[in-house]
Amino acid sequence: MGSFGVIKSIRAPNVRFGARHFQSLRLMRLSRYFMPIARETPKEAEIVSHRLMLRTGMIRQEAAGIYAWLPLGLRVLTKISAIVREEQNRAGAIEVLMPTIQSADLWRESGRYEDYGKEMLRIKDRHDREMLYGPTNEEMITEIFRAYVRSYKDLPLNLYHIQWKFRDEVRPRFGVMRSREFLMKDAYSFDLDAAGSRRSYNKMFVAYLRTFARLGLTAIPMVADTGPIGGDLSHEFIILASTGESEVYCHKDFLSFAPPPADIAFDDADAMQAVVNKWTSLYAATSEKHDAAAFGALDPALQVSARGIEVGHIFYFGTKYSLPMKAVVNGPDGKEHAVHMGSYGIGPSRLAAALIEAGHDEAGIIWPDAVAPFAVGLANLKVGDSATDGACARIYSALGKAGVDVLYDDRDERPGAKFATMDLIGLPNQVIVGPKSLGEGKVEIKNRRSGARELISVEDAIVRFGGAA
RNA sequence: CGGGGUAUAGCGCAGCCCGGUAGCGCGGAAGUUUUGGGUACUUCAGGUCGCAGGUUCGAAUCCUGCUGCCCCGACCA
Repeated sequence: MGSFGVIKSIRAPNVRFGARHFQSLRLMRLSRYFMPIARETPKEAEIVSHRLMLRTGMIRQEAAGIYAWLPLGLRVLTKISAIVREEQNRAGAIEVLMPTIQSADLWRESGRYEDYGKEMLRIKDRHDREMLYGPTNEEMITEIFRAYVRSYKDLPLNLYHIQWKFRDEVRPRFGVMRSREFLMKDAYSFDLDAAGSRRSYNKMFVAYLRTFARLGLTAIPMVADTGPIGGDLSHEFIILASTGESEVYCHKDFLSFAPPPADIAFDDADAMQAVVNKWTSLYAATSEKHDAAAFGALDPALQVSARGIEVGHIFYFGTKYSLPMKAVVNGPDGKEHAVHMGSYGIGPSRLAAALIEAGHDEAGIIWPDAVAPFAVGLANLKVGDSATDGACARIYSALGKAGVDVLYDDRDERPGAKFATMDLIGLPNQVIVGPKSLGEGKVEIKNRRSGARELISVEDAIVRFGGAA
């Protein structure tokens, strides 16, 4: 009872000072959270990321290829999106938000309403007008652009949004890895000519390298088919994972390339080109573009043949939309020019699954620090014991004040259940507070990825994870 | 869109062949026990047996139709 009061005293100030919203993003007591963990593996899940996302209560399937994101999953999705957003902004792209529902007329302008086929979900509104749930937004962004931009002086321009899309896949599968509804970041660049568009393309190329590196992933750009959108310059960014969906081939040196630094000059076209040149200088191809002879010419020790997951795709497609949709600007020559465009996609919802494919073991998920739903899992092995309750309260409060995301397992559960839960949900760091070690003034900290454990004092643990002693 | 499965408690499954009014494990609630790697036991709650027809005295079970979901392939961020 007394210990319960200690815990409550942490929450009380949050409410009193109106900081509950902020605090609740940082701190969560498991006994008050909504994290429906399943002990058994759901039968429909085939691949490991899907299984773990269902088991940890990150997502719930509502229909084939359509998922609700539950709190734990939403935290990951939000963190992924935040990193994507930061790197888009850094590269000079500007955020907008376009609707999910679009008018069929817009798509008739580009000719794609007829071409797109059954993957497009077509809807009629109450006035019998033809609408659709957007599978992508080239038409709409072109419409927005042409409504306002008249001069080459307003170029280059790159607008992006992060929005839900729908593609009525014949056979959705692998959970959010290949769902019908999915969250997508799409950037669209506008330039006066092909050379300008190439510069915009390069910036996104560099931004993507940074984005995936920050997510803890090694993503390799590979020459790609241009697909239904068309165009002649395109790269897929592929991460290597043993459970990947397709076969990929690349030069081993890619695995040790350093990503571009945060302070790289995005306005320096030469610097951008140099990065792109470096990352396209070695062999890398998906199975569709694979050249067995060229690959075979490499030193066998440098040949990497692996499974890969596509997590990003960038295209240059020139005037494919600007011509039919009349997105033109006046150039310095006084004449009208159809703008050259490119589009650049990253799927945060797919990335959540891809990150699990790339980071898990028998016990569960292993999140990279950057997107872990919480940075620290705090396990009280004996709830109700005044010593462990007090130590946990101290750690919980100190880390919360320091802005560290902490999930506090204050449930009245067996230690074994708490260890299993912590390992399953994959928080990078665990602080284990039990009567045994606390008797010597210590708590155990465990690194989820390495499995390394250490016995240190409560104050040292606080400092270790970013709090002030 | 072809091919193959499957649908019974929140989850995983048995029962169906051979019709007689539903069961097991996990999870949930209450309790005893245990207290550093999903503890053991007791009790309890929880089910329109996917939907609609049909056969039958009687259907989870047999027949017909429909739908959802999953897997393989083709397709795809």
